[in-house]
Amino acid sequence: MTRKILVTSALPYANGSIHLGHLVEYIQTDIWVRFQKMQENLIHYVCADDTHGTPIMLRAEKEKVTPEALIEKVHKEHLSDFVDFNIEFDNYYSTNSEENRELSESIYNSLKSNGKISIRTIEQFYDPVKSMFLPDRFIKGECPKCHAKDQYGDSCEVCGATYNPTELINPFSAVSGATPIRKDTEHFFFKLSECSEFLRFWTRSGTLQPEAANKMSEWLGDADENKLSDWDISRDAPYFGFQIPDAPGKFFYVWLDAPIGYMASFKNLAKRHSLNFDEYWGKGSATELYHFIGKDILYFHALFWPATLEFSGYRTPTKIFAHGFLTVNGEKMSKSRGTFITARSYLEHVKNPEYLRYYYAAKLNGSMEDIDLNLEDFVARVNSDLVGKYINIASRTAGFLTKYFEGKILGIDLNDQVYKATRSSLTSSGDIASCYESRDYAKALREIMKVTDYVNEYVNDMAPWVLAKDPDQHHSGSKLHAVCSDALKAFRILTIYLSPVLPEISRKVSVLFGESGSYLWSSLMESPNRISNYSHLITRIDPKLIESMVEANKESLTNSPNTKIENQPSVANPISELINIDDFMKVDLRVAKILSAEHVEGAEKLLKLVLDIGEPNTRQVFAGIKSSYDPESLVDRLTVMVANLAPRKMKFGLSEGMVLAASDESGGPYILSPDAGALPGMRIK
RNA sequence: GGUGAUGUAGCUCAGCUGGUUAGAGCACAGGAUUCAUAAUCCUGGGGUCGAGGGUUCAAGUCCCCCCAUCACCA
Repeated sequence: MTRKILVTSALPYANGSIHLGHLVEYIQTDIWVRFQKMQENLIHYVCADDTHGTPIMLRAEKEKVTPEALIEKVHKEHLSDFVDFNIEFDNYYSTNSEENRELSESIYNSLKSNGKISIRTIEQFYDPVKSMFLPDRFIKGECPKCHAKDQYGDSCEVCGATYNPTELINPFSAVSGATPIRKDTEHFFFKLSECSEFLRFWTRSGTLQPEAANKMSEWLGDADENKLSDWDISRDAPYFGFQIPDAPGKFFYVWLDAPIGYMASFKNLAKRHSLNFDEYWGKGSATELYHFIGKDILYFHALFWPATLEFSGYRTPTKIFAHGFLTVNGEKMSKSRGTFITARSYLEHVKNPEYLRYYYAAKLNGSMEDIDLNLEDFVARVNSDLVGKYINIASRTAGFLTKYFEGKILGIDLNDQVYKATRSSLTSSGDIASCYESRDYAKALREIMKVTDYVNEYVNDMAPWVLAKDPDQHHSGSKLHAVCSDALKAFRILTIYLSPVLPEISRKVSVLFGESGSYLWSSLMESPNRISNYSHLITRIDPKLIESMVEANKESLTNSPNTKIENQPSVANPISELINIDDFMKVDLRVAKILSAEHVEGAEKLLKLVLDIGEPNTRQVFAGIKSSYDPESLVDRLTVMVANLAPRKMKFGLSEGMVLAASDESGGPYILSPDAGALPGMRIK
């Protein structure tokens, strides 16, 4: 039976370029969608730019353009990145659309008439210079827990504490630098707390991966706990977004209208292709609805979103497919290391998007685990699997067919061992189709490569190049003819298996066999009868391309003053106020020798150091540097400590001072080292 | 601080409900081959399955604890 399926990928925010991390999701989704199309299911794949919110508004202002102009420009960029990576959306729309406005309003009105909206006065930070309320991320100040300076309003990057912006010490606006004032304002809330029972059921009804469901129950708590609080869905003007009906000066929070953007994008598609919107979104719909997302936005998709749909009279998603994050060379993507690579930069350097599609597919298994793009492994794997094994089958046999047999391929021989081997994967338990269906692409590709190895062995054993030396083999129907036909039929079958991952190569292969068009799964049952002149389909990746790509992404950080503006809201990071020399001399800095360093049981970030600062007694200091240093590597090193810091009692013991270390968002902490000649106890002044 | 996930050969990963001497691909070494834009085939070396305890006739696989990495805490 033909399934009717609607699939989405998360909406990228219109405030930055698509990078390799984003692409994990779009490639994962696209492979699944193409697989379903090959199964001849009716499937629609929609997405859109997520365009609303304060960051967009402020960036547009900075660039002296309207938000509409900004998001239009970004939409074009995003779409061309996707097209160039062979991501085949049926509709790539925008959340700033009429459809989305109408749907957002009507959903809000339904929630309201179902008694799920409340209005409360809350106190918020307000920037008196810019005359606007400030989101948490736009307020900075000193961490109330560890007193680190210049921390965001929601959490501290130094000690990891989370708090409310109202708790910050000496807060300032990241927009104007002004000291924010606290001001009352009315906000609209979605009464999520009343949805616990529904969500407890929904999240356990097979809609989520087991790991995700566990996480949700953590957030939901036990039935008697009622851990969910209401969701603040409004923002005050000025705000780029949709105004809330009958509430002048109040706008929908971007996260309310963003998922509705899925519906709006489909509605727009439905209009153009005469699809029935209600068949896909109406309550009790028999169609399937899947959202591919990153695990970071599970909260919105597994709690807010189904609750919003349920209580506004729509169907809820069939399943949410969450994936992990991308690391590059085992680490978080980093601009300074050049591993924060945009989609466009990859295309400019490596060019062929299918290498990346293949590599990601080889790593994706349908779980929420993070996946690693190891650049050396990427080159080795693609070159070996795709060029050395898969493409090699065609390039080593096609020549004989065109040279001696006018490209004619012999028909199916059911006794043919290769043919059986390649087809057996259709029905075996580790069946390739079911691997794709369950999003275990890694397993699918392992199976496919196993067959690929087998075919290469077969060619090797049959040695067509030896047969070709015998002129008796040059007539139609000879063993040479059969062997090469077998190998190429196998190559075609492998191509069909790989089609969801490598659509472009697949298309070229179909043209090669004179079948022009896209392969379907049912094409496996057909047999090609000729091949045209083979020209090499793909070449190996030159590792130099990867090097230059990484170099180029490093440069863009140091050379381009625009990088900062492009990738994050401009954030004031002022040097602290002036002090005089007396103020400075209050701090007694000493050279210290680390006598011992050890892990502290139960502490996540701390190391216990014993320091010699030239006094009869040693000092015990707990330092938050565990993330960067092995204790053994610190012993006998010289560093710098604040010797007159008041001792502080910690859970793990008394800390008698602090060692100095540097850090920011990009790395650290890095402890300081005095130059050669300094001795323990010397004062730093 | 809490919670969750992960930790298997140099690299990237498989190992189902515990059961023969722990697997694959790549990389490496030796050999074969020369059809293939140096690709392919055969053989081989290489792992105390993060550490330590425990349950069991039997543990990579279950339990405890520790370490490391990553993420989440709206």
